[in-house]
Amino acid sequence: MSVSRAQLPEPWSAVPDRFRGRGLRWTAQRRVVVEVLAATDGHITSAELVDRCRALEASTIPSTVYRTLDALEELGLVRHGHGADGREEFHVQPAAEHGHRYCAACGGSWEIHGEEAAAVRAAFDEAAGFEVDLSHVTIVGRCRGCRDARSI
Amino acid sequence: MSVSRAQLPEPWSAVPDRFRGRGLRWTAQRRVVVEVLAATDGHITSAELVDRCRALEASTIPSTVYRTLDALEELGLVRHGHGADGREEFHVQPAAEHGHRYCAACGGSWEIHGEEAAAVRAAFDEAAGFEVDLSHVTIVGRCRGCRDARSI
DNA sequence: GCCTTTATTGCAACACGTTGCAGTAAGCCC
DNA sequence: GGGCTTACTGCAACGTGTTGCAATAAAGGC
Repeated sequence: MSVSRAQLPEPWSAVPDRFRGRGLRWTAQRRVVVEVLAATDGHITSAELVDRCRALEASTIPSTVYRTLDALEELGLVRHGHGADGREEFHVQPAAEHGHRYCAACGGSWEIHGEEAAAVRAAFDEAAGFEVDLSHVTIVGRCRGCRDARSI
Repeated sequence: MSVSRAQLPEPWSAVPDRFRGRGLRWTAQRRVVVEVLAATDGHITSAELVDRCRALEASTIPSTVYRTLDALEELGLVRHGHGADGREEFHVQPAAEHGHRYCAACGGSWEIHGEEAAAVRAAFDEAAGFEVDLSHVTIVGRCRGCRDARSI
C-alpha cells in the first residue's frame, strides 16, 4: 500500500519529514493516526484513537496504533498520561503541557495549569531536585462542591 | 468450602467481624486475600497479589481477588493507586497514607510524605478547594541524579 | 440441625495494552 | 526502473482488569 500524498493540515504537514529525518518511515498506517490526531482537540484516550482510526481505515490494527503513538511521543508530537482509572490518555501538541485533576465523587475533571502547576513543580523541585513531568500528573480527590455536599 | 477459624495476625483479626457487621460475608476466598495482605509490607500490585493468593490456594480466581480488594477498600483496609505505567497498586493499612514518585529515566521510586505531601495538598486546596487523595498521587519525572547526568 | 435469603463465587467473554516474529514495503543508491 | 537494507506491519499470544449470569454457600431464624 502506498502513502497518500495529500497535504496534512497544519501544524502536521512537516511530520512526514520529521519521521524521515530520523531514519523512520512514513507509512499509510502512520498517516491514518496523524490524520486522526490532527482532527483532535487537546486530549484523546488510546482506545478512542483506535476507534477513530478504524472508522477512517477499517483495516487498522491496534498494536500498530500503539507503536505509532510511541514513535510520535519520541518526536514530541504527543505526550501520554493516565486518567483517574490508570488508562492511557494522550495530549496532542501543540497544546501547552498540563496535568489533570479528577473528582472521584462527581467525575468532574479539570486541567492543571499556571499556579497549580507551578506549585506542584516547586513541591518536588525544591527539596528533592525532582523534575515533574506535568503531562503525567493525575490528581484524584474531591472537588469543593462534593466536599461541601458531604459535610452538610 | 468452610472458612478456617484460625486467628489472623494483628491488626487483621477483627476483619471478619467488620465484614459481617456490614452485612457482608466472610468467605474462604476473602480469607486467602487477607492472609496475603497481612503478610505484605506496605505495597503490592494487584497482579502480585493474585500470584501470591494462587501460591497459597491454587484455586484462586483473579476476578474474585479484584472484587475482594474493592470490598476491602470500602472498609478502609487498603487504598489503591496507580504505578507509573497506570497499573494498580495497593497500599496496605495501617501504613500512613502517602503518594509515589517515579523517575522515568532510572526507574527509581520514592514515597511522598511530610512536606512534599503537604505542599501537594496545599497546591490544590488553597485556590480550588480540592481535597487530594494522596494514595492516588503518582508523580513521574526525572530525579536529581538523572537530571545531572543528562546536563553534563 | 435445617431452611431461607441473598452476597459471593466461578466462569466465560470482553476491553485495554504489550510483545515476538516472519513477511512486507519505504527509502536510498545505482 | 530495479535491487538492497531494515523499519514497519499484521498476527497471534499473553498480561491485566472488568462485567454478567447462573450456581453456591454464609448468616440468621427456627
